[in-house]
Amino acid sequence: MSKKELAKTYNPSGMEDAIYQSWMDKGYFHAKVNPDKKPFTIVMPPPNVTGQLHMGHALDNTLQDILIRWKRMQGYEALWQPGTDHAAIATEVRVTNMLKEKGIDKHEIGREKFLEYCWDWKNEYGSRILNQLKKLGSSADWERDRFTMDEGCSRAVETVFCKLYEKGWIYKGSRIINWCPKCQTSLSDAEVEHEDQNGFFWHINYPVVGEEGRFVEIATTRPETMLGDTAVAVNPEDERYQDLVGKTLELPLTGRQIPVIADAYVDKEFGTGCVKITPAHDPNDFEVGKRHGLEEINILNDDATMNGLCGKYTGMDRYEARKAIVEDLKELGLLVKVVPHTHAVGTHDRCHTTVEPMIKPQWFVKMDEMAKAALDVVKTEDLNFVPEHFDKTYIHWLENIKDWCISRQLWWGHRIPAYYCDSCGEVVVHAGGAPSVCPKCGCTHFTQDEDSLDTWFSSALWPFSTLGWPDKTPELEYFYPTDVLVTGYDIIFFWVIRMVFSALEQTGKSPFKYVLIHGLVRDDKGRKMSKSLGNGIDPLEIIDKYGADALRLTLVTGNAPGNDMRFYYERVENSRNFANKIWNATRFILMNLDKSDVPETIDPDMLTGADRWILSRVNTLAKEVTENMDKFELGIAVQKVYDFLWDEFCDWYIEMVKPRLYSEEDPTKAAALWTLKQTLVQGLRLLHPFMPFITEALYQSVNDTDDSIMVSPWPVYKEEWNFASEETEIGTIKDAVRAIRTVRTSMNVAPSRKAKVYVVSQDAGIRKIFEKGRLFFASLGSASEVIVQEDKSGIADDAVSTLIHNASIYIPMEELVDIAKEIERLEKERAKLEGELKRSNGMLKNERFLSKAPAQKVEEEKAKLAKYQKLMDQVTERLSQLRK
RNA sequence: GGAGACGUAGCUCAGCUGGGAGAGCAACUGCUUGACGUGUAGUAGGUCACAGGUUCAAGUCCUGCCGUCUCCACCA
Repeated sequence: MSKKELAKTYNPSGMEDAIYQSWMDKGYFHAKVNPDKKPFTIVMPPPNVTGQLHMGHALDNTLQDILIRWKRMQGYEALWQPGTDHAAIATEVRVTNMLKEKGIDKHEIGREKFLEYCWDWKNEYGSRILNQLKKLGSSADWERDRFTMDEGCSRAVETVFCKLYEKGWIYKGSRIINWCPKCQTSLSDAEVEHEDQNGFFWHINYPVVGEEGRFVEIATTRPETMLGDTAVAVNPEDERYQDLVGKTLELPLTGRQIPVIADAYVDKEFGTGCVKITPAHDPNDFEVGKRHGLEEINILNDDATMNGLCGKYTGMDRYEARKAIVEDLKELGLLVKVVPHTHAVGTHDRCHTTVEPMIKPQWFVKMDEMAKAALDVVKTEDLNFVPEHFDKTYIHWLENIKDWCISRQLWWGHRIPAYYCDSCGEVVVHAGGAPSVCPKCGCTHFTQDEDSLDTWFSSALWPFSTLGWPDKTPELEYFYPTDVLVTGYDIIFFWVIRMVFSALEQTGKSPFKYVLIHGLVRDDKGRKMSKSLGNGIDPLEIIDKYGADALRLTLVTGNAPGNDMRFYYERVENSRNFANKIWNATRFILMNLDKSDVPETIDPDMLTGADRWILSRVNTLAKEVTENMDKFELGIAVQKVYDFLWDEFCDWYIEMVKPRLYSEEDPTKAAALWTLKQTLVQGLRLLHPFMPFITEALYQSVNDTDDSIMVSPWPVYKEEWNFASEETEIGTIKDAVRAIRTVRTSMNVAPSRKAKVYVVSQDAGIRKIFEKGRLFFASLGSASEVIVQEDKSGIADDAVSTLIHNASIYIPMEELVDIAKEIERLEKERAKLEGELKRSNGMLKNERFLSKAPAQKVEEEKAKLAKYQKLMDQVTERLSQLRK
């Protein structure tokens, strides 16, 4: 008797947590340096500490867990390195809001106190998302859990910062950057999204000094910035304005005078061909200003209100000021016209506030050299994208990369390790706290830079900082570089690229060999799941209702790398149904195992054709699944396991074997039981990476053991279990069974009624196969009697109903219930055959086909033609009989 | 403006290196046979967007075209 009993229906709730706990207890997730094994490493994209599990995480981590579990079973020392990200701005905003609700102002309590609240927040919510990942079945090495702001990662950050600074690749400079007026911090280019917005083109006249009544007409989408204009530019080749260059204009509303300059940046064709230049508030104008030595006049406060230089507009919000300025220009008669115009506006990707270009002293990473190195690894294939075409996105971004603005005016994050000498102002970049003495003046008092680092600066180091870098730890030596990175295409720019160039620079190696890109999980209408739409589906609810296995299967089936997918409840139900199916198959096998003993090993001679067939199939399956896993085609891999278990194993093999199991004296009963168990176990192993919980439960039940499937060996293709002839044989028999079923339905033979079946063929080989298949016809085709006969005439003499494999399968006349229906069916068959004959004949008359196609193909076609011809004769004959 | 992806059964999508058009769901017709109705047997439904080309042979490769979507981009 089996110790492990299975419930009548599959019910994942409760079961999954217990199984997960047992894995944890046994320490199976923990990977150690092991010289006897090859390492396989994946670093988990660290979720935000304050985050909540969403479908994107569920998909991302399911894929990773599949790969890790698979490699672990293959005998690799598989490390899945987990951890969380401090998520600088996201967390800071949440903590700030939380404090605001309590009536606490961030700036009143100050930096240190604020950081205490942040850490409290992190400690309270930091493990929440990790626990949610556990519900999913993630087999990450939790003992190695890391945090981007823990001691080791912070040390890595400071080390990298110092090294790059010494190299001159990190510098501080006053440059134009993206400023979020709401979050009050600088942003990198990657954090700015461009949205098309409907706006206007305001055409404004600037009077030419000294020439009464002459104006230069400029066009702008942002009139308020004119207060910061320091020139008007025209194209040097523009004939219209040749004489203007060098002249002076009066800037309306300010009384300032600004020059007209010539710069090739101006497009003659666009607008009026005259561009107002505002170096302090536009990246292009900034460049123009640099070229012409123009003054940079900042007219905005950090919150995007007009600053003290704006006269009567001081204190107004930028949009209020815009209105007021347009009104005033209109009154002065300087507003020429207003034209509707849509243009791209930069917004902050987190809060969607319109970003304001501003000149601010910020820290930058020089990108040219490191970008070059990152481009090379793709070319040398040390780094490969799956699917491949994503390398184009990667290359394009790197080829157009600008220096990376890494400083943020935030408190939560790694504070920039730059110190300013209190007496002489010397900048000292120093890891591990303030330097002791100023190298310039000997002073011992320093003030640290107030800014912190872009959150991606630390996550860029994740693949090696988590393994102990900058120390040369055994883990780093053994597990690094990692094998695969699994992530969505939406963070190639933010994260993947930055990891690659950081790793190349610091470790000299690409951080991973493959980047497996997946798409977005969308709702059933194809929309992005988002908080604002409220169309998000909570993975935890799905797990509660259908189980983690069902969720995982849903996420991975039919999902090709890089493609988005839609989430349907129907698909989850189907996954759950599959779980129930294999649950019950196992239950059925267990019931039979309970009744009799199964030998540990089997005498190969005792195996029947059906046994050898299914064993061969599961053997081949192992090969196919492995091949697809190797190519990261996880969707195809799991589809194959699914089809095998449901269709071949459950619907065919188990049904084939039932008569043997129910018989007391069948000598092959033990072989059947052995094969059932053997095949099931192999199938469960192949399924385990995808559906870890249920496979574990079933594996332990059928083996009556506490040993875990997750550390059992991955099935390997073995030539001695390849039975090609049985595969063809059973294939033929399956076709015959289907044929009988079809005949029965079309003849309206009641399912309860056993029918007499004739198999007639000229082919002795086929007759032999059908002799062997007798039993299956009886049980699977509800045949009362099966008669296999030699077909001497070439045409069956009775009700020819279906024709397959050079044989006629029929149920005699007396079983016929509806002759009209039979005629109708045969007419259809005849039409089909006519088509086939036409096609086959055509091909065989095609000289080019005959001369150029492989000989084997031609032979096959000839055989087909002969077969069709013969079948046609039979159908015709039969029809004429029936019509009588 | 540049780049990429997609367009296959009513719906959602597979189809890898060219040779048989597929799955799930939905629909229709049956089935209380001793694992499972979260099941089972069967049926119907497609000019593989369109037009050319390469090839003995194209959903599969090439070109063009129509449509959908995404990403990147400083046109004031």
